[in-house]
Amino acid sequence: MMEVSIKDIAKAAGVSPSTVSRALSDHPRISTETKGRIRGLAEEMGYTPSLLARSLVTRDTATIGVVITSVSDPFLAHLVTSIEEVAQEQGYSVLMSSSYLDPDRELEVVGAFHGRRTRGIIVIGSQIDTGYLQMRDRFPLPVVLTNCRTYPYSVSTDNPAGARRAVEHLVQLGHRRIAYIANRRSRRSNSDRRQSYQQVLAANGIPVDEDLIIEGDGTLRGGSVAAQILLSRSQPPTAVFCFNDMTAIGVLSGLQQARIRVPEEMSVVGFDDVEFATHCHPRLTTIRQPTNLMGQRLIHMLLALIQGQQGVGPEVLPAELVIRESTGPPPTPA
Amino acid sequence: MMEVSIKDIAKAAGVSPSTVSRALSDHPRISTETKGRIRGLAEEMGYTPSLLARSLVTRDTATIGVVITSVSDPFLAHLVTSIEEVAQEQGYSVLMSSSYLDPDRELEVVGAFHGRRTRGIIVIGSQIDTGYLQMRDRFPLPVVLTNCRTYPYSVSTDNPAGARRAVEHLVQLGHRRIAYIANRRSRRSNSDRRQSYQQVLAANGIPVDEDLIIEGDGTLRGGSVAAQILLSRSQPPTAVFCFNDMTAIGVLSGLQQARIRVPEEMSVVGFDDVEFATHCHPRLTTIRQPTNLMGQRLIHMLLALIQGQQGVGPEVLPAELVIRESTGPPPTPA
DNA sequence: TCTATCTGTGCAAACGTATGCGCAAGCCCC
DNA sequence: GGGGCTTGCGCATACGTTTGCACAGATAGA
Repeated sequence: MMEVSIKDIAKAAGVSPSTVSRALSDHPRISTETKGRIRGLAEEMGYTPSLLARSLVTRDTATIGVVITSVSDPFLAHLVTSIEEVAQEQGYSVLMSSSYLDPDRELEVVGAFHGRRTRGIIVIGSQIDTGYLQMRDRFPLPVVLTNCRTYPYSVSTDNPAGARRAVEHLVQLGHRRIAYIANRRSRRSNSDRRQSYQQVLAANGIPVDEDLIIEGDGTLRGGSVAAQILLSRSQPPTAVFCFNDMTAIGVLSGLQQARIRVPEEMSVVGFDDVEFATHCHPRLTTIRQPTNLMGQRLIHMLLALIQGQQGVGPEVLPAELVIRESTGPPPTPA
Repeated sequence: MMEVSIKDIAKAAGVSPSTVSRALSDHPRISTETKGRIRGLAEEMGYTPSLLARSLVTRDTATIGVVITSVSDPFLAHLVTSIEEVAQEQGYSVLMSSSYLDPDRELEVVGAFHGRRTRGIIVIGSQIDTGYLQMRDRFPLPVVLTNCRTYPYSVSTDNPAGARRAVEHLVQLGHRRIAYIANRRSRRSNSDRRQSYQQVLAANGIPVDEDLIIEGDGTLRGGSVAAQILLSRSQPPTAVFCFNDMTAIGVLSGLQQARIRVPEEMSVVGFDDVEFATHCHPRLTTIRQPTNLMGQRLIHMLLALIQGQQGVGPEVLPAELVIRESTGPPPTPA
């Protein structure tokens, strides 16, 4: 079970360790004959170079870290997938770890990445946010965030515009009692979306009813209970705008159990456009985030920072309304 | 942007590097005064120990690797969550990477983990399977698999029993034309489930109709198109057993689009019991895998192997039928 | 007072790799 | 045949830690 090192190969080949090192990295000053012999030996002996040792001396791990809140939201899962793809293309490995929306755990993970000397870090759904600015000396490596406009290295979806479109869509359909199910665990995105929600209502002369704003948690279950709460209101809404698709699908299931028909009796719109949105019933009207693009921009921004490029700044990606079957005109009062 | 090392602290404190190292690791032979001073300095200078260097000398990275096929299946996402939890408890970090069901990519990832000198590896949904036995010299570290009975270190759900229960449930409801939507990408689990499917049919005197076995891919979309194919058969089934919940939910959506009512016209049963199964419409009858338990057994098995414990062998976990709303008696022929 | 133990620290080697430099042998060209 | 260039390789050092051992001073026991 002992790992075979470059020295073992050197001994077996009757050459010095440096020759082995150079042979394996295709150094021009090693004869093709020696290279062949050493490579054969390496293969045969089952040699796998220690990235630990290598990184130590080259001072480059060729690795980036990705902190994800929880892998159980398909939107986030999709996001890391697209990050991984580009990173690999560019010769970087990706370390991935979950923060479970816990700021302490987030710091732990970032610290662990730093300890492993990743070249940079992407934090998805950070609970620390601009806090990273204060910790520049503690974490002397580039950190890129999602959806944090006040942080210099961030790529966001245009949450205000997206949310605006969602609520305007409902207003145009004729709804006037529109609920919002928030996500208390997501700070930035949530407040952006919520603010747009209130602005659109105001712009259309609709008073904001605090009874129609529910603090959810971005999960299926959370959406389901939020739906029940809304239905128990003395004056239930006719439409609900949800923080994300998970919440919206939860709402759909809550309404289903209460035998409320969608969209005839209640309209529902989500946010993200995850794959489930087209496979639930009814198919979900939602705001599409350009997930792939977002992943690409994130990793490219990080790589630019790693390479010390100047002029790197925040980016905002467009959000698009996708109308499916979960929205329609409000019921005509009987 | 230069990382501060133990030597920098030593210089600042006027002591030797070894003293700093010992002070930080709370060595008993360092005076409390010195310890305090050095720790203060370390904090102040923003010191983060290099795990690279540390692991190199201690010959222990305290890290395990998890290879996941794709993070976009909620069942798998849940699984890694429970693995991470135990691993952290036991003082191990987790490196996570995706294989995307590509055997070459899987080998790459495992190789990368080995290069990073993880102490062991868990492969979820391996495409290599028993191939790891042949590669013992190439990867001289413990590898634990899911759902591979022919591999000595594996924890599986009782797929045969689970699938049997699913199909028996349908038979008992009166179905005789029962389809199976397979997963060509999952080898072991799939063949187990498929075999049980055929056995139960045979045991009940129902001929196996190859027209009713569809090669799916374990995704929502795959399930949806499989449903369409089944509906286009000259004699469509009255019930369908799906490889997993994702497929089943895809089927639900495919049927929905074709205006086939579930369970009145068609029964559907899944496998896994992911959270979505209780939030789709109708709520999904499925076979529950003890996901948390599975994660725990996986990581415990790996840790046992790492510690060189003897007598570690394969484990099989129970699978349970959960009856919800997507199954019912077949339609009475009009 | 002399030895024996304890306390606090430093020296040096090691982990596995990469690489600048030096050196010897061979080659080419004039 | 001599100077320079090329080829092929080894020596030594470095990366940032940990740790066995040595050592000096203090303390204790007789």
